[in-house]
Amino acid sequence: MATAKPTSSKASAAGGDQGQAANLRLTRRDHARETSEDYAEAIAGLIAEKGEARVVDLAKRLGVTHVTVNRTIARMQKAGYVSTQPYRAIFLTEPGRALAQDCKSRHDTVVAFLRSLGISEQAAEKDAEGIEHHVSPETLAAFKAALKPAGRSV
Amino acid sequence: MATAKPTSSKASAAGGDQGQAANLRLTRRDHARETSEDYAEAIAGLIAEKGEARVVDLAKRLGVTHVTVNRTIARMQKAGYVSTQPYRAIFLTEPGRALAQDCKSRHDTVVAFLRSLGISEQAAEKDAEGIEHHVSPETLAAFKAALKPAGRSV
DNA sequence: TTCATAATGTACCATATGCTACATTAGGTT
DNA sequence: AACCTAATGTAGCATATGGTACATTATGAA
Ligand SMILES: [Mn+2]
Ligand SMILES: [Mn+2]
Ligand SMILES: [Mn+2]
Ligand SMILES: [Mn+2]
Repeated sequence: MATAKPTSSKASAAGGDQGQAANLRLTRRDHARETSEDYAEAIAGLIAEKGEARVVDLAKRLGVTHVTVNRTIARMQKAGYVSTQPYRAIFLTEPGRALAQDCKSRHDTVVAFLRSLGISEQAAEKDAEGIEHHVSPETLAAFKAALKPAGRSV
Repeated sequence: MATAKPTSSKASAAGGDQGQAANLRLTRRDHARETSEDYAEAIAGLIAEKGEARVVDLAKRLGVTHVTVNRTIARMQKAGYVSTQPYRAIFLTEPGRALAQDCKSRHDTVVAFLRSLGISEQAAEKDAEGIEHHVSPETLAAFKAALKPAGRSV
């Protein structure tokens, strides 16, 4: 009876486990990008603020040890997001810059949106740090749309 | 010059790296709970729907293999969230039930809030799967508040 | 130029989370 | 009762991410 089920109309409602499993898979994929996104954003920020991004500064900003930064940077270099040489500063490649910009844009939008709901700056910044990696283009657009008419009441 | 900086007034704005590092640490802590939360919610759902939660059903719903489910359940049992015996079904302990309820409540609120912004059911369910683990009590309250007066226009 | 120190790198360890392949068990069928 | 199959468990592998301890390098001060 539960064998050959015809493609149901409401995928996520009737699909049951399939839809839920797909969503969780996508969320896990988002998490896989999360580290690179936060690092790229931090590197871009350091370059903008101090002229260059050093391992120590990244470690301070990211709240991890320099060892963790080192290994992650190695992964990101292999992935083509950064370029660096032993004992030198860390640079973003073109894809890396794009990742950083995209992530910062999302970050700022999420923060602005939460703030517009009356959420405190502390909570908004903290929650955004996680939420920013889970907003689809559709949701991001909705956040931006909700922000536009923010000066007046409907 | 950047050595002995007096405690700045606006912690997150002037605190610079310290605040950012703290936020990222909190987000990593959220991620550590994420797996248990999703599992607890899935177990509660299966018990409600089918009377019991079996490893195979969890694997299907979570989109992973039964091996991964097994190991995670072992961790959750050690943590006191579930109780199970070899070849038997999986039960939620009292803390496990609380975790499941709390998570489902958050999940539903996030989905409802996103839907209220005009986001599609598919996108709302998908994004909520990630966002649900990153909403502070303050943000959750704001979402609920924004939902209450949803029937009429302001 | 030498040297002290901070920055960087490396070796090794731990946990969480995925997987495939194979072993074992439970439960219904014959 | 014997057996087949699905469910469950286990061994072993991989990657990502976090750490401590120690080695090496770069750099400014003396
Ligand atoms: Mn982040
Ligand atoms: Mn960010
Ligand atoms: Mn989730
Ligand atoms: Mn997340």
